[in-house]
Amino acid sequence: MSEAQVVTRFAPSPTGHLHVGGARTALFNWALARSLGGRFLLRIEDTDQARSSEEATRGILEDLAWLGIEWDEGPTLTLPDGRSLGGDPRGVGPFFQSERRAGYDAAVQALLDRDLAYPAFETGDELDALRREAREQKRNFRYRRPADFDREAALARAAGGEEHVVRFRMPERALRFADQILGEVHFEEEQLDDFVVRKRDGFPTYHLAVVVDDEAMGVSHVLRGQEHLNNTPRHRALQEALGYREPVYAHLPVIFNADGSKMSKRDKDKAARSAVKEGLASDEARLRAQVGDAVDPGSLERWLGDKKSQLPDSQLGALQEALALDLPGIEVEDFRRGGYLPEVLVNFLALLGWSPGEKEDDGRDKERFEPAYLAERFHLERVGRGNARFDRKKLLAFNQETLAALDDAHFLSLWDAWCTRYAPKAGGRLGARAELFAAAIKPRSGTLADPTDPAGPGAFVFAANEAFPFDEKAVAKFLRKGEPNGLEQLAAFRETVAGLDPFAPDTIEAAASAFAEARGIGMGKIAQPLRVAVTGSSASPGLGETLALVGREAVLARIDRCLRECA
RNA sequence: GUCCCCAUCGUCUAGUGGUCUAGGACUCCGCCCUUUCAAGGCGGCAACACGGGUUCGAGUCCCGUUGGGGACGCCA
Repeated sequence: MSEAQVVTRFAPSPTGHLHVGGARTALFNWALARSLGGRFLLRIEDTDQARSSEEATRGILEDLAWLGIEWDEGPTLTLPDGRSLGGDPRGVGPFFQSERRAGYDAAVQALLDRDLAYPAFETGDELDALRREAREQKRNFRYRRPADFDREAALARAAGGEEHVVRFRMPERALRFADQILGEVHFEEEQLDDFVVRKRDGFPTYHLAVVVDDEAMGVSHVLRGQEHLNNTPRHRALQEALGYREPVYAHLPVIFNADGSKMSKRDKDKAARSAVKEGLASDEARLRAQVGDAVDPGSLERWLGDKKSQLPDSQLGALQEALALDLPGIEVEDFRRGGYLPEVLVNFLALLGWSPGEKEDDGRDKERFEPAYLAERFHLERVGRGNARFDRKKLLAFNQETLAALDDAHFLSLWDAWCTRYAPKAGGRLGARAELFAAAIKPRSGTLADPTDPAGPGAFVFAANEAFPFDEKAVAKFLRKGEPNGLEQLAAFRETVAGLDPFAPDTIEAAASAFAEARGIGMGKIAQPLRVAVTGSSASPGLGETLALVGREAVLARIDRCLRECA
């Protein structure tokens, strides 16, 4: 491998689904590597034994692959199309930190040998007490090796098997580094302390592992969230102590919710919790039944009682499903389930902190682009410094626009795939009407979930003839008002419907138009009553499409029902 | 509290000392089209946080204030 090779990495900890913030970090790392002709690698930071899980790892890999953020090196994943991602062509793996213990131990030993690190024996409780005390005295708690520290004795205690952590001796001087996005960043010596590099359980801390791995894997550019900015001096000091190369650093602004709060999975718990409480208050028995075994009663109580607690992903998901909750999208999977297209999410995420700085031919800013464009044009110089809010409305607008531009067949196949995964009961009921459905519903859909949404533009197609509700206002306005009123027009048009052949959009339109002309009425006088009778509301796709989608028999049944119930 | 970072329409942003009476997108509002809705077309509302400098000239440079965010773990 050449020294000049550009290598970027995304290094998530497998503690849950991929968050959109993490997805953006991964995306920018990927784009940076692609634009510079480098390699993008994926590493799993699973040094936290208590919180990491294999399930979460798999979920993250799948989320990334779905977005099209493909890694050149890292854990392997076989795609639906048979291709395989990851692998270890340069021989720098393994890519799970839990499997790289030897390297960390060697680094820690090297530091220990040169008195650049030392064993420390305080327990977590003792440190907590010290921190509390410092806080009460309104001063900062900094761990520094005492002046009278007895190195030999400490080493001997550690060698004797006494439980301890290893702390790195932070240089007693100010540190600075050049950030590619923020510029020069400096930290005063008083801010820095002797941080832990090896935990009591023998695992390295994040700081040690990330530095050792980045060096071993030849990572040239570290692009990560701004929450890591304060960690950088630690990493720089460690690199100097270990004689490592210095990577290029760049820290990305944070992503927020529309209301300015930090985007967090807690938002979902919060929304779910208030929905459950509401349900409990209005009809407890019904809610309990709905929740069923999605969440066991004990956990549910605890979760309801503690505003800060979170339900495990699987339980929250089950709850969402059981109650048909509309939770705020936080994770990539939420948007996939919500019917967003991966390239649209990528486009939108890219705009959160990056902009092409280019105009379209009509003078508008370039902001709609494909992932390939990003891979080619991405530059660190064009990454912004301010935090960005996640505007779901704009994302939805992008998605709708993209869906509308799809040809009907393509839309249909994407919608089919979405149904297979998220709404198996809804798909496959259309048969020969599928193409007509796509043509009518596509331009009215913001997401792939809209066609099957009970309140969506396609709901009338799936409605049961005898069960859907009639909109009161529409009934009053279009069926009961006027002389003759809509009901009378409907009754008269019923004959036309019964005799129409073929029963297709254009013949229906023509028949309705002829009917209106023959009676000397406006098209609206027959179209609107028909809409209300057939869909329950006054808004639907074109009249011909609407009736054809419902089908002759159902249209007749619905007209009859309407005549009966709305008179 | 301490340290670090940030600051253009409600939101995402363009803007790198004069071409800025600040441009685009989303949202919102109006009009047109029209058998409804959606789409589309046209138009509108709306911002350089504040105060000092530097300069012939500041959205653009410097300082301060205010506001926002992040970090302060044997989490990552």
